[in-house]
Amino acid sequence: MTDEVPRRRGRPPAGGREAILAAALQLLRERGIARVTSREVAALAGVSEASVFYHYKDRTGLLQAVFEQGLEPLQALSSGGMLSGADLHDVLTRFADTLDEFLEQALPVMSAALSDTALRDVMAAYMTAQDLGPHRGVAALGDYLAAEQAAGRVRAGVDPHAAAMLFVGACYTRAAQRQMPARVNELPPLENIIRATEELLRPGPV
Amino acid sequence: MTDEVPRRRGRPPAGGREAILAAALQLLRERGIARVTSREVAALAGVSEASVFYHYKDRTGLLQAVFEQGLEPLQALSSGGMLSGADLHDVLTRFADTLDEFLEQALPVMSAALSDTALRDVMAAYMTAQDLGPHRGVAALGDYLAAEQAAGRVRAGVDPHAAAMLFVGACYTRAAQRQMPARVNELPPLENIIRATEELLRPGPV
DNA sequence: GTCTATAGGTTGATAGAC
DNA sequence: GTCTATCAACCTATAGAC
Repeated sequence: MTDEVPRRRGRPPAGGREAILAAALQLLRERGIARVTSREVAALAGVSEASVFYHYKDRTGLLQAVFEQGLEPLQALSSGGMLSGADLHDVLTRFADTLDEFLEQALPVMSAALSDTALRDVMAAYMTAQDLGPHRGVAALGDYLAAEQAAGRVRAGVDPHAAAMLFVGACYTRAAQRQMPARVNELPPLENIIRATEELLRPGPV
Repeated sequence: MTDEVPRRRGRPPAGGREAILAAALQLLRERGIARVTSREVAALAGVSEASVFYHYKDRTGLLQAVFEQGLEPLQALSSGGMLSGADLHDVLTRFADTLDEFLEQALPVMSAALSDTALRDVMAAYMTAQDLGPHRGVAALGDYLAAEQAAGRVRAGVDPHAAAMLFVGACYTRAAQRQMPARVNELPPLENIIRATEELLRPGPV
């Protein structure tokens, strides 16, 4: 242990890389990708612009890291931990809540990549490599519904993965619309969607 | 009638405004909003940069016009012309096709507005003023399903607008995923979704 | 790893002639 | 309405000292 060296002030030098990434992600979500500039990122992170390029090489490198970090919570989704229990209403509610939470974080990141074809290609490559996308949620819920169908708790004769797609699609669309806050555009409340899905999947009197 | 004055070459001077708008929309769809710069727009439209600002005042003004033009085909959707007939399968197919076509055009425009909060506000105001959004499609299909339900051709006890939301959501999500071409991410084919929806809505044996 | 300073390029926007 | 010419602002990226 040496004497305490007076730090320059503020953030410890070691956290630079993480601070830059966090700042970039925050800027992207709060103000849009057009505002994710080296200047604003550096200012928010409390470092110099040169640090940004030192750690991430160039703007594309930084945004690639932002994409990976911003999409990381998807792992929680594909684990499918919330898909247990025999009460369809509960399962759908938990699933929708988890999906909502994820999309709230991930949708701004995903749509940001569409602002430039070069960025879109970067993100598409990452999603392909990691096998990410809405199909993960559809597959997870679809598998659950298929099992329930086999157990006789879900109406027979219905493609469980297509049914899952309907439910995931509704959640996705609601989340997407929240990104564009035109308050007039009101969609049916989540509760009605869950109830309708339940009702549609309930085994009929045979 | 005076003598024929030799035109400078190429496009007639009168079409400048429209050419600029068309070029901007094309650039936005093909390369992303980050490439919709005054320079590239002017070059593609075959006019000078100054013309862009003369006609649309500033970049925001141009993009506002692009948004309005890019979302205009929504009118076809809300008219609900494709929602007639008693064969649910046909109606769903026609509806999905129309929605797909619209989203193919409109989604790149809508997501572009998310790249910057200032632009997002401009588009949100326009969508609010014109009452645009996914809720239009949901309302149109929901009303149709409600009528079919009253006629006994759709299962009773199901919220028709919530059911419409499920179907519209699936179409929307498929279209959104097409924007991010990660080929691995495969969702159930449209036909399966239509069939499942049909099956779910079919009146059960009571 | 972090900084200051700066190069070099692109962009939005205006002035003024035609 | 359209052009050429020009600018100030901004942005990415690098060099070199510490």
